[in-house]
Amino acid sequence: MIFSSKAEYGVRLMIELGRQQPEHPTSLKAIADAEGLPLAYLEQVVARLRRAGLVMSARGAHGGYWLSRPAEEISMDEVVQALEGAIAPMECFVHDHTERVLCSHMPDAGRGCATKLLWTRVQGGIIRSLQNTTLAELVAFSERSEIQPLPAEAIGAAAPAS
Amino acid sequence: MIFSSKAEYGVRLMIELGRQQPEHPTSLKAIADAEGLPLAYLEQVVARLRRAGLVMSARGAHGGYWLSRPAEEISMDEVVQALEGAIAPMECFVHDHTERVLCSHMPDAGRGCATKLLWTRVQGGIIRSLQNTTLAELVAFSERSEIQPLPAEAIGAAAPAS
DNA sequence: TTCTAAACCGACCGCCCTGGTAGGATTTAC
DNA sequence: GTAAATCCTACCAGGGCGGTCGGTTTAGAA
Repeated sequence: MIFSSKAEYGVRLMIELGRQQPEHPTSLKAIADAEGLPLAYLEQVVARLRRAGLVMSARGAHGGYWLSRPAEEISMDEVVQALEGAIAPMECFVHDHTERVLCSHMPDAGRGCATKLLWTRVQGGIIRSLQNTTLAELVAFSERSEIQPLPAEAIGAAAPAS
Repeated sequence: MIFSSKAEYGVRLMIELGRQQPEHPTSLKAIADAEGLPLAYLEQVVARLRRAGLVMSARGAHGGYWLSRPAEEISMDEVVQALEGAIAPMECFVHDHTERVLCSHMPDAGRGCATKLLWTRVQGGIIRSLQNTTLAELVAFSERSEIQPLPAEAIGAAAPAS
């Protein structure tokens, strides 16, 4: 349970928007119905995406949301970051934005913090796998897998563990 | 805040044990004092490491804990997994252990779940960065950085993002 | 043989965050 | 002017997390 459901819902929302032709706004209600998600909660989720400039919106009747850029140019790094805030494997990463790798738990000691070395690597692993995936890829995957149950080798690109 | 503090405390505990010569048991109290961590809570943390077979223990006076294997042979993958449970970027990963990539949120639909493709890649990124780090590395890092404030290039090995 | 230091065990508990709801205000097409 | 939609803020219940407490058992030492 590393990421919250905001990330799950938000990514699904982005995929759904990626499947529509742009400039034709899609209402939240349509997405909520299609994905079986609570509308009122989706409002909060999409607000983060809007504030991050990933989607645009039109108010009033027949209003809705659409991607502000083509899906090929949207890396999932941006999406997840907008939804979850900074990608941090450990609490001390959220503050302490110096590039010096010091453990925030003992800031006075001047000792390098060995755990932070580990978490920095993990953070790198997460961010890289997110950066290497575009929204367009996920959209294509969702459309492909509607026809056939599953390609199953399509997971690659980041070489699954073990 | 992806990992809980159990991971932080447990990793620090393992590093501390790695700095001692083996077969000489170290008491939890010594570690708690050295790291400034609550002893009673550390007990719960170390219990997980013991159940996972990563540390061994001796009861009674002058008892304590030690690594069950040399630090070079302990990958941080095992350590974090013992402390945190399965490494799962999303809730649906915890159950649903089939190798088929189906979205557990709509198990009947038979559609491949595009979000799961993303989370699988993220999971791979995390696990790989953990597997590529040994406890011995962290021990060496912690001993080196006791002398000098920081090497700062030593973070590499998993090529930090951007 | 009693004292003491340690590992072990299980129950408990407050706080905060997550996921979600409620109710409204505002905008716009028809 | 009415309906459909975005937008905004406050609120709330539940659960997990970090932590405490009290006690039992084991084993070395005086």
